Amino acid sequence: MLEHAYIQHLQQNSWFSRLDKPFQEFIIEHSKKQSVEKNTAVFNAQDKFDGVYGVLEGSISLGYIDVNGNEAIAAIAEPIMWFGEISLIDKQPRSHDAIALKRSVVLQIPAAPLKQLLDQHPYYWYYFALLTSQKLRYVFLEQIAIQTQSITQRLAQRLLFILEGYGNRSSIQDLNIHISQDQLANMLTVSRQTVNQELNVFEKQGVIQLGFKKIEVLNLEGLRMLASSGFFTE
Amino acid sequence: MLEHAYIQHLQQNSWFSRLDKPFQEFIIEHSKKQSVEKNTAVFNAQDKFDGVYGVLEGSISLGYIDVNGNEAIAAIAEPIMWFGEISLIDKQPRSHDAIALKRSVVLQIPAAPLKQLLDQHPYYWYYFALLTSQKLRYVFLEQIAIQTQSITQRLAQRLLFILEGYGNRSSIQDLNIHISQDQLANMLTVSRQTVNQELNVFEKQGVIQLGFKKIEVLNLEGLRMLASSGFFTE
DNA sequence: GTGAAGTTGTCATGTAGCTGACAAATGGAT
DNA sequence: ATCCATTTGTCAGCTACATGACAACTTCAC
Repeated sequence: MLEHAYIQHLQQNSWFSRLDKPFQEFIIEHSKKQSVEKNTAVFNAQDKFDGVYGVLEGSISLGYIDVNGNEAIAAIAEPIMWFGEISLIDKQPRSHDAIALKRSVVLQIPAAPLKQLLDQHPYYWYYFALLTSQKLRYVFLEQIAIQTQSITQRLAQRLLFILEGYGNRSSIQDLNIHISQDQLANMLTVSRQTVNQELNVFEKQGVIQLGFKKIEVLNLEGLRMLASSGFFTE
Repeated sequence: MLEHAYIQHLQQNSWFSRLDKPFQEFIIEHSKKQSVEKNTAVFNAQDKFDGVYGVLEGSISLGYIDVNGNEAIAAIAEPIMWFGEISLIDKQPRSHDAIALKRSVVLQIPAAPLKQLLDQHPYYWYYFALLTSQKLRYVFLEQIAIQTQSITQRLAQRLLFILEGYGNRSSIQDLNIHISQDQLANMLTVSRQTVNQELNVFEKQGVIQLGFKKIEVLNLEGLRMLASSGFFTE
């Protein structure tokens, strides 16, 4: 059973809050809290499905490390985002690694009771369709951005996505982004140096304030301007 | 009601073939065949949901044309692929344009009867979860490829994806790809000239045969080699 | 409090791939 | 059979971005 504080936190997640009461209660009752040390995996690519996860604290990198050690980060999951549902649906092994970037706490909805629940309430599949379609939308946006936007725009947009939890958060509560420039660069498919340069420009424009592994957004509207046009004017 | 030839064609689609009989019959009975002229839209971004579509003939570009006229192509749907299900699930407007690249025939599962069916058989939501998760897997692969693979590898991989219909076709039947180098370049986020150069290398290696708006794959294994390692050796 | 590991800021250098341009080939329209 | 629009092949020049390198700073473990 989950602590009250976490339950409150969950309610702010747009997916969770849309679930019907019994499903919400099921999750609160059956899911297991897990601590994950930094740099350890929640699961690895090719693992078989063991449950759907939600991030309660910390951040989990969803990506892939190939044979040459090249790291590709598709997204970074933070509170409160859900991941790992693809393997539930298509019954195939994990498509990517889920690795904690720092000490984190995740919520696991274990495979067995979840499957049982879905057998009893087939309508609940709708919610998983909803979860994947939400992700697909973001991915489409990103694909289009890569093809048509400047790095400046994509960086600004990505910062906004992170603040919104990729559509998982019903509102932006916290203007601090805890992420290294290196990770950010990975997500945008550009070099760390390039991201650093762009971020410094943003900072000079007063849109953000840089810290150690931290970006504080000072001017949300300014960031939105940069995302849509690539330019910032007072 | 659909012609027998098309129904046979549908059966080769891995999603359709997995549907239970009543759902298959529902689609055959209720869906409407539509002809789409070249360069006309099946739907546009921001349109409201009017149905889920399958491609019977031709090819439909799933992408987006922004205000500056920049075109971004996320994928090209060919027989027999399904698209347009995201708006069904999340009830939001279309996330992208669907535009015929040539004279095409699409199958529309109209919104109203489909919604009614889903109300009666909530379990069928599972199938739409399956459809989106299938797409998410491919998108993840592509995201990772962009970050870690050379253009040579990504091009080879993309050709393979097209042959497989992005997981929609249970087997590769046809080794001809009908697409312009320009469209291919768009999908890979590189310039037409670069794609042209790479394709010519592939041709010299005897892996493909280039034609006018056509690529014929001569050596499937060779293409797989290029996709995984970036090199081709006899 | 100290050391080690990781992160940030900023160079200088190299190059992959973009842009623009144009001729030749192709196919569809009439 | 001819014309026009589109696609392909190829080149030269440029530049945005990657790479590598290193010093300064921050954090954390011990």
